[in-house]
Amino acid sequence: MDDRIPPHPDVRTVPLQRVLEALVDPVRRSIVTQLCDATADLKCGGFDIPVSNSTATHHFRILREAGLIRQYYVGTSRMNALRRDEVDEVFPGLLDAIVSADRESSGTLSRR
Amino acid sequence: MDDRIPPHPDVRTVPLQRVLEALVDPVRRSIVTQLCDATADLKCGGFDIPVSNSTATHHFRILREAGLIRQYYVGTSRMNALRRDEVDEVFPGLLDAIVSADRESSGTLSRR
DNA sequence: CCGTAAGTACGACGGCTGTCAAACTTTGAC
DNA sequence: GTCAAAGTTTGACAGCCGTCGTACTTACGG
Repeated sequence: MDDRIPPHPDVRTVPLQRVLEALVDPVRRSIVTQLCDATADLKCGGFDIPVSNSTATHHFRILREAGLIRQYYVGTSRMNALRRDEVDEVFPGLLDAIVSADRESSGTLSRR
Repeated sequence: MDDRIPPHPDVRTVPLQRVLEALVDPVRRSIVTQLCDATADLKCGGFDIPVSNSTATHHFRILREAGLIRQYYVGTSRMNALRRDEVDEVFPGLLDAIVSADRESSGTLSRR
């Protein structure tokens, strides 16, 4: 009964500030990059990130509220999809520039 | 005698992380945008930013250490130049994407 | 030589943010 | 019906970061 699919913002209403705050964290940037490189949507547990489960949940929420990812349930798994087209339309070139630069520089995720 | 011109990093050695941390702050992003729109280099006092003098100094330092600006003295004024070409070479499309998005969204600098 | 203009350096302080562990919820499988 | 799998929620806590005022430095101008 309970559609516990959290609300997704319209990307056009998301301030640049929020998008950058989302992408400045190495873990979140890694999530976006992995989504970008994946051929299909990924469940939360399917990412290679060096943080606890609850911290991961936090990061996914930030990304969702920044309009960068779309989340939906499949059984007990929460799937994550990159909202590439929508983001590209509102912030042209941004995702590409950051993800491209991220691929080169982050062999391993530098833990602060 | 004292060349109190602080050291500038080679942009190729600057991690993406540092660049994004520099650009995530609204004040610093505004500085970069103003430099981008200006026809000549600007002295520190020549920017329209809503912070105190000492805070401004701090922001300029962050930008310099991120390889985004070059600073040099002219008399008692410290001039600031955007290192556009160098940054573009290492992080293609990044400056353009962020500055473009910033121009649209930040009529006034939203103070947190 | 003295004053003023332009910034810098130095603490100090408050708030935000990333992190975790522990308890809870919900779904699917047997 | 019961159990395990997958995440979420809720505090709590530490560290960083932006901010400011004050004191200091340096250089130009009269």
